[in-house]
Amino acid sequence: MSKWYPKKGRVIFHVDMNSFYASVEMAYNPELKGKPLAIAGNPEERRGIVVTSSYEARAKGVKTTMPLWEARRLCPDLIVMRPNFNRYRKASKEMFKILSEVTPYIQPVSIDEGYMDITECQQQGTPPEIAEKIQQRILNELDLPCSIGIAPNKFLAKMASDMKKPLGITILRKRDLPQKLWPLTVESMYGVGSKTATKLNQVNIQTIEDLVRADLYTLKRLLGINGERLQNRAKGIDPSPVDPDAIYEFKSIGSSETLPHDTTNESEIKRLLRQLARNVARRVKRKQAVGQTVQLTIRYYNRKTITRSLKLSEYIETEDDIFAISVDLFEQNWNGEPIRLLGTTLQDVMEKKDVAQQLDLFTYENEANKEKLYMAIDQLTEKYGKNPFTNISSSEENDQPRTSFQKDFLDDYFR
DNA sequence: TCTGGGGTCCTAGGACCC
DNA sequence: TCTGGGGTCCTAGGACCC
Repeated sequence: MSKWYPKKGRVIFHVDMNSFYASVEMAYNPELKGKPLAIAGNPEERRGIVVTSSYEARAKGVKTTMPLWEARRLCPDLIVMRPNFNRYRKASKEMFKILSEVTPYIQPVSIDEGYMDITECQQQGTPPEIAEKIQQRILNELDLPCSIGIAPNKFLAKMASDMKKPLGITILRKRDLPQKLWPLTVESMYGVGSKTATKLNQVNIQTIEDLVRADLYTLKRLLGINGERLQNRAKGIDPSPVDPDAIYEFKSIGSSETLPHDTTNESEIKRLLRQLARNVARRVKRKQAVGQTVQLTIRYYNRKTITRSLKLSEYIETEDDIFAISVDLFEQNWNGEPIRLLGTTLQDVMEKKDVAQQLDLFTYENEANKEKLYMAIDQLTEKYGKNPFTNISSSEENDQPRTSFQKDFLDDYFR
């Protein structure tokens, strides 16, 4: 009986900037081009790690998240720079502006990558032509290389953009999967990390093709609901839409910092907690937001990490409130051992305007429920010839109203 | 001589309620 | 007389991503 709709294929792009931070630095200072360059958190600190590196550095074995001392050992002439986030944010903005001239259906997923749904853009050319134009504009106008994946959904587009770097354009159609996708290892799949890969390998699933052919119940036992989702993706199924609003629906705002040296010094700890609360409050304010839960993270000298959180009855936003609660959480949960890192996160975050709306909705729902209850009482009264509530409430002193709403109602009713 | 900082989503247990 | 089944909320931890 239901109407049959023809299945409409989508065309999704995944645009992925190549070694973004390093490329921005090279665009800014062309003398760096062709040299092994690494962007690292804190080059002077022993705890600095490589955030991004140029292809010249990667050729020597330098990898993201590698400790800096190790990268320098592999590549003695490595040029190391601290990140210039403002520079990267500006470049990112300009990159997304170019994308937005093709379609408004863009979902940024991080500073250097995003999805586009160009299904409705056919009058601008074929998908490869559109991709080529985007890639050339980003290269000519911003001096930055990117790779673009073209596919019928987000997962395949993401996998496609990974297949050719730098400056690649890769089309991944359903019929290409056995040749192009299935021979890859499960670990190279987006959504499969080292833990999941180990689990899969233990039941003899090595390639994406093995995952496609695996027994669904085995996968569900092994990985829960994620097992089914991963198998669907491996088969090329991913219905998730390109969601331009996703970036506005942030849920938490946090700040964390690894100390220069492990410490048990309480004044040093309090000073850091104050700084973290200040960072969080500043970003909360910039987003015109409030939050309801404060989470404290403590990482000890041995990397053992605990989180402790407290959900409040009211929304908070100020540095002082965030600080006070994080200090409470700290004092109640610190075991006295040396601390490596502290983090403070505000969760259940929403924009102030939405808090007001939520309250409106709440009162509205109460009113709607009240209407329903009135109707139910009318029906019961008709059926039994009397109002059943009157009996219950007047004959049994200890009878507690069952919900807060009924309490409201009864209060009203007996006023 | 080890492994930063920003996030999201999922799971699982306990408290509590009906 | 010793005990069901469902639901929600809160909390903690883990996996993953860039």
